[in-house]
Amino acid sequence: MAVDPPRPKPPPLTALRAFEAAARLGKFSSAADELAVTSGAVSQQVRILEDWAGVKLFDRKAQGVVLTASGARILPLLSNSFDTLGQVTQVLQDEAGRHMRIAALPAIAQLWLAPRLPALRHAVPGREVSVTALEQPPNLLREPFSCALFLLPNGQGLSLEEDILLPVCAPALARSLKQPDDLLALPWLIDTSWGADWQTWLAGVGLKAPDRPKGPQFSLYSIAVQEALAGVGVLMAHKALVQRYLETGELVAPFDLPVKTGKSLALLTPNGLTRKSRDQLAALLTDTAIKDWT
Amino acid sequence: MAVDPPRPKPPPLTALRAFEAAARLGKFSSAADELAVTSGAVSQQVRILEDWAGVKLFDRKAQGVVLTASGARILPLLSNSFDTLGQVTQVLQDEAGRHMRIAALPAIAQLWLAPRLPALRHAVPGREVSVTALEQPPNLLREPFSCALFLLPNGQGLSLEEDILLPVCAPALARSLKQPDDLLALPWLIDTSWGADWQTWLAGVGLKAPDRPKGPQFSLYSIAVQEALAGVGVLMAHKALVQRYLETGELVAPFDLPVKTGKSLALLTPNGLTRKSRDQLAALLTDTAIKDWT
DNA sequence: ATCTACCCTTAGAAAAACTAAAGTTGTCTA
DNA sequence: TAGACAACTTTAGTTTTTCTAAGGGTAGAT
Repeated sequence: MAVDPPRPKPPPLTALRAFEAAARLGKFSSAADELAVTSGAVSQQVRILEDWAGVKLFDRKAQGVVLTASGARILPLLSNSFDTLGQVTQVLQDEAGRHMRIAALPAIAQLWLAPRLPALRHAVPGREVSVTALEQPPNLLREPFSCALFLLPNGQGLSLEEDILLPVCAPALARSLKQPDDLLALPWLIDTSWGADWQTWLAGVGLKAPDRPKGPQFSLYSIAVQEALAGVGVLMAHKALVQRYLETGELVAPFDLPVKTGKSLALLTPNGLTRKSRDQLAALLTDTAIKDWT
Repeated sequence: MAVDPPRPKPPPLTALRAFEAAARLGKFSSAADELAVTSGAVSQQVRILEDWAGVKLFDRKAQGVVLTASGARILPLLSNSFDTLGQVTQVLQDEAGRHMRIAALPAIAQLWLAPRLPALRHAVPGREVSVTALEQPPNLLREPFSCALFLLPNGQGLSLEEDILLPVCAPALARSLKQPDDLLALPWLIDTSWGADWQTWLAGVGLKAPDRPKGPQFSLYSIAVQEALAGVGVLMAHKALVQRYLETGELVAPFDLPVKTGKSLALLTPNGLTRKSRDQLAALLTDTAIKDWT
């Protein structure tokens, strides 16, 4: 009998993380997204964990995977564990105190946040401010962001500005518009991920929507804004995002018919942050007060 | 501004594990032991974590390392997290249900457990029983052992047998011994990690210890036992470990002067185990009852 | 009948982790 | 006051792990 024998191998941590994500999200592909790897990698990691444990954790079906009983049993423990690990990350970020990481919807990052960055940088001297554009709000329990800016249903997060839809266009184009119906005849600038905006607005002002929206489509809202500036067509604007063009007159709203969407441009912050510093941060972003922030 | 930008890297899990062990144990070298790697590896991992976080976690002194305030702040969270991860391991082991892993002191493994293994294997058919010899009891919250057998101060774990010291030797040698004093003249068989046994016993029976123990030293207790069987000298026996040789008469105790050490051969089990199955396991090992065990 | 949205597998490439050995630095010892 | 010691660090090179890319398979949807 060996005296310094092989000890049982510790659990493969990466595999646990991959499994946790896959189990929580229900799909290997979503987990792969979250972890920023390919789905093949997730598939392998899950298999590694299964081999290590000697237990099947997922049943593979052609249309997806479903957790086995064993898998379901360990998921809560694992999630708990990785949440706590996320806390560690938060604390460390805080200790380091050098970075201020902001996550935001691409459109918000470019149209709303970018103009405010100089003031923000000025308000937190010595801290590097970085912006990450994401389609979905990150899990702030897990990921080391200082805050996140997204368009969320009212009540979620701290509302900074209500989301209001309003058709806008270049001043030259506006001169041809006499009544709201005239909008139907112009090209619509449509953002693919906000395709329902026109319908929402038309319904809100009581106009009948044509069967199909017509006009150029853009996967980036800010490109649609550029096109609107160039006079290509009418953009269904989220007011908060085009405010500054309305102020400079580069864009105009031919009709004063705002429609609320029930959402807001909202600020999300990690749990660890005090209410006070969250409010400070909000004030900073909305320009109502600019002073030092920790 | 990139749309699918570099997200902040997730924390390096291996580095977190290394740091947790180092911080908990206070030494890189101990952490290295626990993780079964070299201390250089721990040193590197800690540095990786520090670089990732941008925070110093240890102050390096020539005589060792001390946690910084930042390090101390994250340690509880981390320990918590890895404890939970340990639970996961336990559950998975349990689900797999194929292994019964026993950790034991080498001497206990060889002298006490080995003879009981056939009965144990018979009692848990279909489960593979494996034995790992360790100098120190493992952390059962973390490591996937089903149970552990160590010599522990009374009160720790479930006591199976009290630890009793008693000098023993081969029958031939015993014939030359008339009184306890005669022991001082014979070669002593000494286990290096239990070097104090002779002193403990001599003090217990009221004899004066010679300045220095004399006799061959062994790093493995079981080798000392072999030598005793061969008649090389007198062994200070832990009664539980040589019981069977006393029963067969291969070894004899020339004087009936047992001395209690205040320790016991004790059974440690993971927290998750019910009291009932722990007692069953204990019964199984002490031969008082052998039935199926889960 | 073809798409599409899943997941799997494999080979090879890239990255991470580890070891071994030599180096550094205070402390303790003779 | 030199030497031994017990820590940790560093570095080069090796081993192991993890990832990607590309090709496949299956069932449900169009």
